[in-house]
Amino acid sequence: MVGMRDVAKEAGVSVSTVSLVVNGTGYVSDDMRAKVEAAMHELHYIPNELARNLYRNRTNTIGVIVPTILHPFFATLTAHLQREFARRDLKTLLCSTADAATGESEYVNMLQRHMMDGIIMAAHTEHQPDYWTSIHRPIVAFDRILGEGVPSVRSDHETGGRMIARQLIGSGARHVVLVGGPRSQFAEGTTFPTVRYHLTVERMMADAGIACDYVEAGSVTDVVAHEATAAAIFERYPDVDAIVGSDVVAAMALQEAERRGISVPANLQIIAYDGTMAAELAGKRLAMVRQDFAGIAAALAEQMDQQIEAENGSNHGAQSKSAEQVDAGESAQPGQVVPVSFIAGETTR
Amino acid sequence: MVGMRDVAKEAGVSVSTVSLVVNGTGYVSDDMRAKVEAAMHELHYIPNELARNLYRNRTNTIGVIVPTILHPFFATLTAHLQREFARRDLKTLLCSTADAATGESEYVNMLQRHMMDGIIMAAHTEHQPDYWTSIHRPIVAFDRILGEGVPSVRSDHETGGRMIARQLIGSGARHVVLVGGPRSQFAEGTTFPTVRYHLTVERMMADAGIACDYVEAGSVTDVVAHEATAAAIFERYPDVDAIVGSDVVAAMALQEAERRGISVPANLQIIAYDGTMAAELAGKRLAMVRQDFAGIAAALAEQMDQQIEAENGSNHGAQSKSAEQVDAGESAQPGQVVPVSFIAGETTR
DNA sequence: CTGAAAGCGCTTACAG
DNA sequence: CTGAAAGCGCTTACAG
Repeated sequence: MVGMRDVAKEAGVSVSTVSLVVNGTGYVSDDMRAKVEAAMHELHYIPNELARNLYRNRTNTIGVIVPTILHPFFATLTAHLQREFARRDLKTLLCSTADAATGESEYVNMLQRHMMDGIIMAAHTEHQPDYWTSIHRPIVAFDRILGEGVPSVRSDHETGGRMIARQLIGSGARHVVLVGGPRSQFAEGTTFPTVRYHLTVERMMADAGIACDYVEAGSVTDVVAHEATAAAIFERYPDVDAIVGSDVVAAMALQEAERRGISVPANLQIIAYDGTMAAELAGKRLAMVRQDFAGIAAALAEQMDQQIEAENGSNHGAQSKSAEQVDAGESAQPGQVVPVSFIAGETTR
Repeated sequence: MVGMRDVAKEAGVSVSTVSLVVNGTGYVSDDMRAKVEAAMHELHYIPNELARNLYRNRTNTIGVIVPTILHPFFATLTAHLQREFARRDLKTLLCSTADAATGESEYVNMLQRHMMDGIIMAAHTEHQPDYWTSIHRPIVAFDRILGEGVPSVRSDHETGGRMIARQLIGSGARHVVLVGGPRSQFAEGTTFPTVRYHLTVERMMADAGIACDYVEAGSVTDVVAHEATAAAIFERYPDVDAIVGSDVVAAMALQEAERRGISVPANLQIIAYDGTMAAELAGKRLAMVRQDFAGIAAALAEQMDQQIEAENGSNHGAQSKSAEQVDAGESAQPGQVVPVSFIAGETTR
C-alpha cells in the first residue's frame, strides 16, 4: 500500500506538506502543491481513512437500530435516514435486532468502542432509562422515550388517532377493531410507540358510543403472523365494520375481506397507519394516516448532529445541554413531534 | 477517554500485558490477568476499535450497494445480507445509489480509502468491466457481470422463466404482457439482471404461438410510476390475459384489474417475479417465482469471505485466484447460480 | 511557507 | 511469562 511517506519521498517534501495538500488546509506554495499532486497521481495515492479516524476519534458513521428492514415501516425509515445522513457526510450502519441474539446491546457496545459516532434507536428495548442515560454517547430515540438526556423524535400520534376517529364517526362506523402491539406495553412509561394513537381512538370511540375492540398483532418481525391476525379478526368479531392497523395489517385485512366476500368500503372500512409503500400495494388504494418520514429523518439527523457536536465540544455536560433544548416548548411528554396527514383512499366511506 | 495506558498504570503492568489480556492472546499468568481485569473494571475501560482498525487495516464492514431499500426487493436482499454478515462478524454499511449524486463511485472511493473491507454490488452501473477489475479490492456482484475476477451470484432466471412459461402455456393464456426494465438494456453483456427470464419467456411464448408483448416499467427507484405502468398495460392491450412482472408491478396490476372489473384469475392471470413480502400484501395471494434470498445472501457472503481472505493472503494474484474458482463448473455465463421456486397463488388458473 | 516531532490507541515481534 | 520499542498512516501544533 502506498502511503503519505511514499508520496513525500517521491515529491521530495515532508510528510506534513503532503498532508496539507491532501487536506487543503494551511498554506502551501503553488510549486510545492504541484510537486505533491504530481507524485500523488504518479503513485496512485489514496488516503487511508482509518488513520484519520484514529486521530479524530471519529468514524462519521451512525448506527440505525431497527427490528428489521424486512418490515416496510423500518425500511422506509432507514432509507430516509440514510439520505439525511449522506447529506451530512455521515454513513449509515445497518443495525437490526431481529437477528442479533444480544438485541441492541451489541450495537451499544460498538458505539462505546467508537465503531460509530452515534446511534438512532428505533427498536423496542427492555432496558430501563438509566441504562440509556449511562451510556454518555450520542443517542437519539425514534418514537420512544429512553430517559432524560436522550432526545427523541416521534410522529404526532394523538392527531393521527383523532383523524381516524373523526373518519369513523363521520361515516357511521359501529364496531371498530384496532390492531396493534402487545397490550401489556400500554403501561405508563412504555417505550412502545403506537400506544398513543390507539388510546386516542379508543377514547373517542367510547365518547361516541361506538364499539371498539383491540387485537394484538404478531411481532413486527414476523410478517406471516399478520395474515393469521387478519383472519382471526373476522372470526372473533363477525360484525366488525372498521379495521385500523399498520399498513401490513391493513393490507392483509383487505385481502382476507375479499376472500370472505365482504365488500369494502360498503360493509367494512379499513384504515392503514404509517403510509409506507406497503399500503399502496394492497388490493385497493388504502385510506391511511401517513407519517412524514422525510420530516422524521430530518429531525433525527438534526438531533444527532447536535449530540455529536456537544460531545466534541465538552465532555462534561454534553448530554444535559441537548436535553434542555429538546424539552423546551413541549408538554408533559418530551421529544420533538412531527405532524402526520390523512390520505383518503378506496377503503373508507 | 480511558485507554490501555491508564489501565496498565492502574494495574502496575505494561501496556503489552494489558493488550494480551484484552485480546486473550498469548500467555499471561493468572495473577497478572486478575490485576489487569480489576483495573479494567475499576476504570470502566473499553477498547477503542479504531486503533485496532488502523493496525489491521480492516474495518470488518461491508458496503452493500443497492438503488434504494425503499424497494422491497432490495430491502429483502439487504436484510438477508446483513444477517449473513453479522454471522461472520461483519457489519453492513448501507450504500444506496438513488440519493448519491455520484452513484456508486462514491462508495467505491470509500472502499479504496479503506472505510470498508469490501463491496456487494447490487445496483445498476454504467461503468465498463475494466473499471471494476481495476479496483483490486474485494467486490462481489449480485445479478450482474462486472468483468473478469469479480465473482458474481444470481438467481436461476432461466428456470424462473421456464416455470412461468409452463404455467402460461398450461393454462391456455393467449396474450401475455411482460413488464421489465428498459429494453435498451437487453443487449449482449448488459449488467441488467432480469433480462434472462424475460428472454426465456418470450422464446417459449413464441414457440407456443402465444402473443407476448413487453412493457417497460419505470425505474426501480420510482414506485409511483408502477401504478401508471399498470394502467397503461390495460389501455394498450385490452385483450391481455396474463401479466408477468416484479412483485410491485404485479400488485399494482392486480389493483388496477379489480378497479376495471376484470376478474382474476378467470380472465387475467398475474404472476409476480421475486417473491418478497410485497407480493403477499396484494389484493389476492399472488402466484410467484420466488428468489431464494437466504441462499443468495449466503453465497454472496461466502464469495466475499474468499475475496477478503485472498486479499489478506497475497497482494498479488488475489483477484485471479478467486476468478478461476468462480468460473469453475459454470457454462458460458460465469457466476454462481441459486435456484428459484414457483409458488402457486390465487392469481393463476 | 515547510519540516521534524509527537501523538491518536492499539498490536506485535523481539528481547529478557 | 512480561516489558520496552517500533509501528499502523495520518494530523497537528510548534519551530524555523
